[in-house]
Amino acid sequence: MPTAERAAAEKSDRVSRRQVDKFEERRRELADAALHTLSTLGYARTSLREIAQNSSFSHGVLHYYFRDKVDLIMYCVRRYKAVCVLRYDQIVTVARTPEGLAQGFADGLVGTLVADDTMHRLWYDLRSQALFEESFREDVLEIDATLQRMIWRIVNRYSELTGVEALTSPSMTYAMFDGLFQQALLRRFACVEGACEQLHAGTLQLLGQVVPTS
Amino acid sequence: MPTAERAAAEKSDRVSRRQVDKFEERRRELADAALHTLSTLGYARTSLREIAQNSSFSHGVLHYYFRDKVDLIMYCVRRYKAVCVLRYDQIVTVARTPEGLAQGFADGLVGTLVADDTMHRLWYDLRSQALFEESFREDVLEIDATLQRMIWRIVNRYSELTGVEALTSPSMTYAMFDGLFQQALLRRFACVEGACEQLHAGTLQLLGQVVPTS
DNA sequence: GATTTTCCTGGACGCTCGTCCAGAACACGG
DNA sequence: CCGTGTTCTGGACGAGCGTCCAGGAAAATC
Repeated sequence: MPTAERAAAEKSDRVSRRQVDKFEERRRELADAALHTLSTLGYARTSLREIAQNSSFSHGVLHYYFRDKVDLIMYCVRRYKAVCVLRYDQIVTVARTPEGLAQGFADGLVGTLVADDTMHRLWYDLRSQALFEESFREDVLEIDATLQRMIWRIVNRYSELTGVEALTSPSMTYAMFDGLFQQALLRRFACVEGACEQLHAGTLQLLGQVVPTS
Repeated sequence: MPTAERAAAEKSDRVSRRQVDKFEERRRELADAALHTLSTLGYARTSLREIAQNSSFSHGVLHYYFRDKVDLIMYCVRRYKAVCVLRYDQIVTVARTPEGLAQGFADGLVGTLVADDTMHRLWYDLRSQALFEESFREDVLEIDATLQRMIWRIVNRYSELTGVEALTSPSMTYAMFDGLFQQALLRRFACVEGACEQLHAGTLQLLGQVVPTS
């Protein structure tokens, strides 16, 4: 009894629960290997054999844990989201001054631009795929909404700390920051000088524009 | 003597010039068919056979006019740019008032969002590919620079008409508008209601934010 | 320790891909 | 209308793809 059906088959029994846990753990392990391959090759050039080769398993096992390629990729996308969410949350909580929050935010964006560059390009790749593949859309929209909420939490906190109301809606604010970040990522991979500095300065400027402190 | 080498082989002779013209014309014809297929299927799912099937030729002819697949795609990307450039130029020239320009700009963006949606998603797909494929980067960056110049021309004209200086740099301005547009495109394909209205309002708001008339 | 269940391997299948090429179809100056 | 160079066809090739599956290895159960 392979794939996801079996995960739902039995529930409360303790034995099968242990199995389900192991099953899920393997799925995560394989998905992480897949994410690694996807982030280095891109969606268009990633094959199941390549994914398996970058893991400690053979290519056959993928169909034991995932129904098909789409099932695997979807699981990867959802897992990518889980990684995303954890990233910015501490920025907003530690800052006690608006300047500290703004700097922390800008530093955080530049930090993840450098540290997670391949993951970010995978995200933009998958988001583009969602424009073509209907099956990706729901998850992509959900991740986008999550990112939007994260951005808004920061802007909102900045608004609180300064006592000035934000001028733009959450969705518009996210769109602008996302555009900024995407350009920075493109410049980073194109080895254009000053990509990080531009992102840092742009973030501060945009924040000051959305929440006009002057 | 096929492919591009032959185009450079002979020059001033009138007969061979006519041949070169015909050669280039065919390349454009095939590239347009390829662009059509690419914009409906996306980069990852487009094959040379599929491209040929959506044209009036057989799949073999593609290697008569293009060295290989990369050569074809590159030619398509460059051709896509030529289509892009022609689009916005009339907006800036006809407007005589800042309000007219802003409205024309917002209308223009919404118009192309609706009319050229598949082309735009192809653009974002190819730009994402450039994050992985080094060979795409140069052309993608050039197209991005062209788009940036177009946005800036409009903002600059708006600045002239209002007598107010723009607050942000050309690259940052472009990044923000691009982010806005991309979100609108995503929502459009996801059939989210109000995508056009949001883009329209967002454009006006962002323009008024970059060039603060109040 | 035997038996049953779970987990994993690696080869096979049918398909599509990019590429190549022999030769048919065509254009056209002589 | 022939001959020559250009343009185009469609089949062949090898490689790689996603998928499937028989069967071996490992683990769990009794």
